[in-house]
Amino acid sequence: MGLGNFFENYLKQDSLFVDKSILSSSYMPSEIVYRETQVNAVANILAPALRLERPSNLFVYGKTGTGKTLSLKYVLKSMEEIAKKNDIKLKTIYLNCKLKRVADTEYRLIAQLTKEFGREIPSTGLPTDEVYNIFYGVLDQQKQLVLLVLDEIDQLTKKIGDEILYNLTRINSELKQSQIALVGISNSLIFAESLDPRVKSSLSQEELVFPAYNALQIQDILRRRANHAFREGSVETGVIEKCSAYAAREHGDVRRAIDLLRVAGELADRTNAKSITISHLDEAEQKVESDRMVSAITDQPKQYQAVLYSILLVAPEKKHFFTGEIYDCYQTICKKSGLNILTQRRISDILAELDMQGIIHAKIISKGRYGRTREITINLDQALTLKLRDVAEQSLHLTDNGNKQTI
DNA sequence: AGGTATTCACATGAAACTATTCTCTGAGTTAGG
DNA sequence: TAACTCAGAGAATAGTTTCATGTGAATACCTGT
Repeated sequence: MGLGNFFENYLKQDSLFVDKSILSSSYMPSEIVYRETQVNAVANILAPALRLERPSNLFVYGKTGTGKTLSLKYVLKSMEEIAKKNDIKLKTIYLNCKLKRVADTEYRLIAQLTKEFGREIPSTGLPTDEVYNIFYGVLDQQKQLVLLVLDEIDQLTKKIGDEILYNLTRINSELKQSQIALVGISNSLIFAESLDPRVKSSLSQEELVFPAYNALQIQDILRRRANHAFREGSVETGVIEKCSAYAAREHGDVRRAIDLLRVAGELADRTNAKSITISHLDEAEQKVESDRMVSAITDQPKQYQAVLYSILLVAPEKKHFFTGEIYDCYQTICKKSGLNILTQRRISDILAELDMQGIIHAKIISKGRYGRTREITINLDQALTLKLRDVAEQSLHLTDNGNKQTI
């Protein structure tokens, strides 16, 4: 009665999925629908690169899940293929600036870029301008054209300012043989406004906005993917419709819709169902929502978790509560878990940030004679609250062991 | 009754402090010539 | 000898505290009727 049997069964069991990777976020479809105009525009702008002429720098905006990254990667891929076939010295680099420890400081970004050209740079020990010099060196070794795509560029400038972008846009004048063109991708529509005007004008020589998909488009995209990902007839009618309606409501984010569909499929699979039903979808929606909250909590720093935990403790008792109550609760929690207690001033800021992140709702009200404070609410059902409380508890008690501070 | 003053319970700002992370320099090490 | 590596010093940064000031309306306190 070993595990062998279980695995045997597992293998024999026919899954609803034919190819699950089609529903993963890194999947590259063979054609991109509803983004033809954008893809063409990008291709048009970047095409001169194939003649080794420097294309204009490009700036791409659009909310999450509107196909920016996918379209850009698609264009890059086909350009690379052409370049390879015709022996054109074209180098494309795609970098996601959000990746921690890879491209989130100036030094690391340049080091990473240099690495793309096959030259390692020590992770520390060199002055930044030295790193720049090395980078210029490898870049200029041969005549080539470089397309540099910086995804989530807003994250980069948020962290380290726009100086680095200024440097990058100026690289061309330093180079003798090579040329470099920049493509910036940003989720935030107002991002460019916050840039230094010089950077802005040189970076956004061309701009392109990716609008959100509407419900019908999401539906079609989902259907195309589902057709290839699942066995025929394993998705009941109405599921795709509901799934896309849900995503359209949440600002047209296709990625979320695809995720949702995949989770629904997994749930159906697990219960050996013959097809995916609406109820699987509902269940998936709950699970996704719950997972989102769970990771929202676990991704927070410890102090934030402590604050959230206090909120979760107080939450079931009343509909809304105030900063002071949370702070009292927070203090006892800190004592229990060995965390050092931050001042109320800081907690006030933390609460404001949690509000920004959409994890809690807080609005400032005046209770007249009885002061002025944040009125905090969270709308979670009982089960989820308890679960989240558990999660936070786990996460906080872990600090108990590993915490070196003694009080 | 109507008007103004007070007061609460924090919010919000600015400056100062601190611990951590980055950047840089120079010494030491290695490898190639 | 040039190139590389590394440790440690100093600079930059993020997170936090301290001090100071601001806020909106319920309530307390007047004031003249």
